[in-house]
Amino acid sequence: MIQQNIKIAVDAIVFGYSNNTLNVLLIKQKYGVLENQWALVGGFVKDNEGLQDAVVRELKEEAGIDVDYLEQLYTFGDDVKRDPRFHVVSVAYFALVNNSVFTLIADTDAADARWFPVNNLPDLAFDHKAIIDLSIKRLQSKLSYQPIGFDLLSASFLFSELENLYCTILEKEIDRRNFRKKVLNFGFVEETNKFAPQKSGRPAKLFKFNHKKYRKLVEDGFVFEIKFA
Amino acid sequence: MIQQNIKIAVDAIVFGYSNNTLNVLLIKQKYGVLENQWALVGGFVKDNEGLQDAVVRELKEEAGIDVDYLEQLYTFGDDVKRDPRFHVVSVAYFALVNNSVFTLIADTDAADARWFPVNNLPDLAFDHKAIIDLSIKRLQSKLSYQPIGFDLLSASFLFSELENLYCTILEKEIDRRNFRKKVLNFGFVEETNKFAPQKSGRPAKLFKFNHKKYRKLVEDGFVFEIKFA
DNA sequence: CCAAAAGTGTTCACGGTACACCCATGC
DNA sequence: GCATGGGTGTACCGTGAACACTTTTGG
Repeated sequence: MIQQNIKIAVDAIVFGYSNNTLNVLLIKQKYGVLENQWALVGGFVKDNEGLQDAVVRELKEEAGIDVDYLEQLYTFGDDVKRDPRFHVVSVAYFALVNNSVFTLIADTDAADARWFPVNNLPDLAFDHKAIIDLSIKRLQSKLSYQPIGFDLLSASFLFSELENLYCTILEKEIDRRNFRKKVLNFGFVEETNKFAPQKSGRPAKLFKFNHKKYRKLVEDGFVFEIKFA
Repeated sequence: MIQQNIKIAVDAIVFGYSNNTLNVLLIKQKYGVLENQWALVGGFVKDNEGLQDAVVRELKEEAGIDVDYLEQLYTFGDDVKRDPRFHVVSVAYFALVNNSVFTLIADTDAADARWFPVNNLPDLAFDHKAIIDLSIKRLQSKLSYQPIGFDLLSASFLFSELENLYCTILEKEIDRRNFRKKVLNFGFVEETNKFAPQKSGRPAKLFKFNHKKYRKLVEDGFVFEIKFA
């Protein structure tokens, strides 16, 4: 059997969107090496545990949440000193939670959990800042060719919320009329007959994302893409 | 220090293109567990060795080559029994070699190395078949939005070779006139004043990919994209 | 002169972009 | 009645798609 002194960890970059702001979930562990240091949710993989299972477990243990979208991002292991204690390779996962989960983050036995706006992050452990930067790029590019924006909103949402989400994350201005036209033309964003009262101004229709319709369209060769000038 | 009995390996999926065929590099080790079994180039990461360094080393040791393009593909570790001996997580890398390297593959001390057409693969070790399938998908999609096709050709190439490469890998028919128009419009594919004699028919101009020009265009906001009906 | 592959322009349709005014509500 | 955000249609332009004949060489 091979001798090897490398440890495998997983880390999760969890994004949440609220009040026109993109946030990342960070934790401060209550004991251990990372005491008093903000870091991504994560930890070592257990023997006989799958990678994704490990992420799901850590998310539950350290932040008490289930996420709406989870995919592997990148494996960090070119710098053998990224963890100063010993050689650790970390498989980073990219996760999204919708608005209702966003409000539910609570401290757990293991850690204090808090949302931080992506443009106002505290100092972070290890190379976690670089990992977050990469995730943001991934989020930006995915937004253009996969309908993941909906995973950051509530089950029903206002068109203006969707539009603002795209504006905020992509840091672009978008023509409201063209955006609406394009999104509704897809056919999988449907209006409900409910309205949301506004602080001021005309009440707005609530819309929802029809997952079934989306999947059917994709089977029939539809390719999601949304671009801006 | 954490107790953990998981090993980290790297695997490389190396593509080469020749005679209108996409090939993958496979090896058959001369000793060890994988004797008489075709497999991807790969092996365990050494203590204090970076992941990418490990891939580069294995490529040299087992196939005697340097590649032209290398990027991380995916980390396989959800199935804890993917290697029946013990728990192994494998970081897979996607690599391309140009036509001149293609011809140079030779057996090394460690292994017999051979190219196999992707649609005529032998039985493979572990989950290597699934890894190759994923790589092919990645190659197909990358081809559309990154100029990596050039890494599979010689430094100078015929337009028809480029065109055939796209046709073969994407399994599509392409209009020659539109393809040529589009590619030349980019501005980074330049004709040389050399000609290649054909077996039959009119001699063809050789073209080359101007890396500097491409990089400059990208800096100025150019986004590569090439699609077909 | 025939076979084989290289080289070349034009027309049409669709989708993207730009752009400004009316509507419903709360105060 | 006014401030605030919601909701809507049209005209233009550029890019992508379809499509067929001429050129150069070798045998």
